[in-house]
Amino acid sequence: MSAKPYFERHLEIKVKELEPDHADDCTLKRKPRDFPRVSGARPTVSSLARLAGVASSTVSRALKGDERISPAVRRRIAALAAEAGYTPNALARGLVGGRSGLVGLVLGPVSNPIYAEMMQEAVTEAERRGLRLMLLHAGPGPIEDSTAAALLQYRMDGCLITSAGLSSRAAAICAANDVPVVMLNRVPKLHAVAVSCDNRAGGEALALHLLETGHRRPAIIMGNADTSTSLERAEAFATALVEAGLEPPRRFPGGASHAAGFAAGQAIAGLPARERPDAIFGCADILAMGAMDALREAGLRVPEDISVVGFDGIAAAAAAPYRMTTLSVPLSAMIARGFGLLAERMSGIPLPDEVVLLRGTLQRRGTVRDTQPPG
Amino acid sequence: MSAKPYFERHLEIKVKELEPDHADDCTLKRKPRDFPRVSGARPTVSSLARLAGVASSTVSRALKGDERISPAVRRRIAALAAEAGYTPNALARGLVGGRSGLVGLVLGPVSNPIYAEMMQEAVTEAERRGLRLMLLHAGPGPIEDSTAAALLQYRMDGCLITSAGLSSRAAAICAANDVPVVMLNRVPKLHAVAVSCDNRAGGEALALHLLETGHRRPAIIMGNADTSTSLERAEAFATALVEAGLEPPRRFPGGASHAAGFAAGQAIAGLPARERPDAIFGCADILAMGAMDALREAGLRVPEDISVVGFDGIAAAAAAPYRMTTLSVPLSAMIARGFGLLAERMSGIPLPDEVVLLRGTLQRRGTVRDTQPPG
DNA sequence: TTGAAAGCGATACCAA
DNA sequence: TTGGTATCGCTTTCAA
Repeated sequence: MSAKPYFERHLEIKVKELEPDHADDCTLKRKPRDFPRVSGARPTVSSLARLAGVASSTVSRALKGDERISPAVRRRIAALAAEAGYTPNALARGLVGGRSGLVGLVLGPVSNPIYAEMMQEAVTEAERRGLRLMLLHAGPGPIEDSTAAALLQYRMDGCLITSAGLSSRAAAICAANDVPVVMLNRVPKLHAVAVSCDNRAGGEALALHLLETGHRRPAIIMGNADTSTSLERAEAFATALVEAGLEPPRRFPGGASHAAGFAAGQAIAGLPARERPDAIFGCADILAMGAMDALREAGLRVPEDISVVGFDGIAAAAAAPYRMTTLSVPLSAMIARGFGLLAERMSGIPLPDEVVLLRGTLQRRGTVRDTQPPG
Repeated sequence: MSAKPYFERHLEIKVKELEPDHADDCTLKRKPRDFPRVSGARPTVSSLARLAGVASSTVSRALKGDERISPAVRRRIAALAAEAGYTPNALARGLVGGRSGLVGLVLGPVSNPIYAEMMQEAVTEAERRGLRLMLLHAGPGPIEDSTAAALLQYRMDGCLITSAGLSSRAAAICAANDVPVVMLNRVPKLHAVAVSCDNRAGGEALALHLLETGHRRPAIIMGNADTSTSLERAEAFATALVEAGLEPPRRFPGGASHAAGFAAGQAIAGLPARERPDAIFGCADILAMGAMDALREAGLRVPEDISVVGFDGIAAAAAAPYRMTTLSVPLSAMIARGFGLLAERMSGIPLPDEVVLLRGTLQRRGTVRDTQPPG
C-alpha cells in the first residue's frame, strides 16, 4: 500500500528550460560570496602548506588544534584555511584513520510512522555526535545485498537497525566483519547489542490499566509474527490478564500498517455482540488506529462500546481523531542510548553484548472507558 | 508535535548483561561462514595481487572486467577475491576517482508523511543506481551547518532536496561548490534543477472537479507560507474558481501537519452556517485530513455537509477513515526523474538548469459530494 | 596483455 | 615546535 507503481504512468513531462542568460548566471558567474572556493581545485592540506610556507604535517596538526604547534602558527593557518574555504576530505581522512565517521541506518516500512519518527530522532542525535547517517534501507522486505555491502565498502563505523526482523542480512554482515551493531526497539534473538522499550512491562501495564477500569474480555491485535517486539507485548499483556483470572485473550492477526489494524477491527466488529471483546490492545499504535477506524465505521463507539489501547506513542495517535490511550516508548532516549552504545563499541575495545531496556509511559487519553472507578 | 523532549525523562534503565560465555561466543569465535573475512586485516587489491602473483593494477582491472585482461586471469582473480571475501574500499576509490558514490538527502518534517514516502522511494531508486544516500536532514527548521558541511567533506556527487524552503543553506553550499542539486516536489525561486508535480494544473483540476460537482463556496487551507508548492496549488485553484465566476475563495492559515489542518478545520466548523464554505481544499493531504477530523468532531459530515479535497496522494489519505478525493503526485516517477537529472549532472558536463513538471492524477474517492451530476 | 610507479588527501611516526 | 616521509587502498598513466 505504500509503494505505488506510479513509475510507468504519469510520464507526461513538461520541460521548462530557463533562459540562457540566467542559466549562464548559474553555471559561470557563480558567486563565491557565501562559500568561497579556490578557482579550480579545492584547497587541500598541502596546498595550504604551500601557501603558509610550512609542511603539510604542520597544517594538519594546526587545523586540529594540536598543542605542540605554536599559537601564532595555528592562528595563521586557521585564518588561511578559512579564507581559502578549506574543507577536509573525509574520504582521505577515513582512509588513513580507518574510521569513516559513517553510521548505517536500517529502517522498517514507512507504513508505520514510528520508523519516520525514529529516523528524525536519529538524524538529530547523529548531528550532535558529529556522525553521518547512511540510509541503507527503508521499507518492508529484506535489505538488498548490494546495499548491505555498502557497510563494508564505506567502512562504516557502526550500524543502527530498527527494522523488525528482516534485516538479519545486514546484521550478519556486520557481525562477520566486526562492525558494531545496535538494534533499536527490538530485542534480538541472537546475542547482540540492543536498546528497546521494556515491552513486557509495557504490555503488563496496559493489561492492568484495562483490568482496573473494569474490562473483562480484552483482545489483542498482533504485530508481525516475526518481531520480538510484538510477541513480548502480547505475551505480557496476556499473562497479566490470565493471572488476574481472566480467559486468555483472543488474538487477531495484524501486521505493521493501518490497513492490517483496520482488517482486524472489521473482524472484531463483525463478531456477534456476546463474543465481542470489551477492549482491544493493538500491539502497535498504527494497528490500534486502524482498528479504531474500522470499529467506528461499523457503528461502534470508542470507548463507549469498546476500549482501545495501543503501544508506541506515535504523534498521530495522540491527536484527533484518536487521542489514544497508549504506552509510549521513550524514542529520544532510546536513540541517544543506542548511539552511546555504538560509540563505545566503535572505539575498537571489545565490549560484551548487552540489552538495555527503557521503560515506557502509560499515556491515559480518551480511548479507555472507566466502568469501575477505583474505591 | 513530533519531537518530544523524552530525553530527560524515562531514564529508568535496566541493563541485562548476557552470560560471559555467550558474549565470548560473539566476540571471539565469530564464524566467518557466511561472510568470510581474512584473519586480521581485510583483503585489499595488493594483498590479492600478492596472492595471485600479479601486479595490483592487474587485479584492479580484472575486478572491473577490463577487456584487456585475459579471461583466464580475470576468472582466477575473481575467484580469489570471492574466496577471500574481498570488498573494495569505497573511501579509497572515492579519493582517487574524485567521486564518492554518495548522494545527500534533505527531508522535511516527518509530521507530513509525504517525506517518509519520498524517502522510501529514494532508497529504492538509489539502490537501483548503485548510489548511497546520506541522510543530511529530516525535520522542521533549517539544516545544521555542520551537517551541510558533510556535503563537501564526503565529496558527495549530488544532493536531493525535498524540504520545503528551509534548506537554502544546503543549496547554497552546493551551488558554491559545483555539487549538483535537484529539488524534489518544489519549484525553486532561484534558478536550479527541479522535479515537481505540476501544482498549477493540479490545483486547477481540483477546482474544476469541485465546480462540476456543484460547489460554489470552496475555501482553501494554506500550506507553509514559504513553499512554492502550496502557493502554486492555492493560486491555480483560486484562479480557476474566479474564472468560473465565483468569489475568490477564503483562505485559512495552515502549515504542514495534521494539527495545523485540524485547527483550520475547527475555525471553519465554527463559522456561522451561512458563511461556511461548501468545500475545503487542503494544500496538502495531511492538512485536509486534519480538517476532516475537526469537521467530523464538530458534527459536520463529509461530504454530506461539506466536501474536502487534498493534494499529494499519501497512503494514509487513501484509506479509512478518510478515503479522500485528492490529486496524487507521481512520487516514484518524480524520484526516478530526480535521480536521472542528478546523474546527468554528476558526470561533470555543465548542463543548463531545468524544471521538470510531472502531471498528477485526480483520485476520485469519497469526500466530494456530487450535487449536480453532469448532463 | 601485464607491470611499475605516481598520485588522491590526510595522518602519524620518526627525526631534527 | 616543526619537517620529512611512509602509508591507507585504489586507479591510472606510461612502459614493456
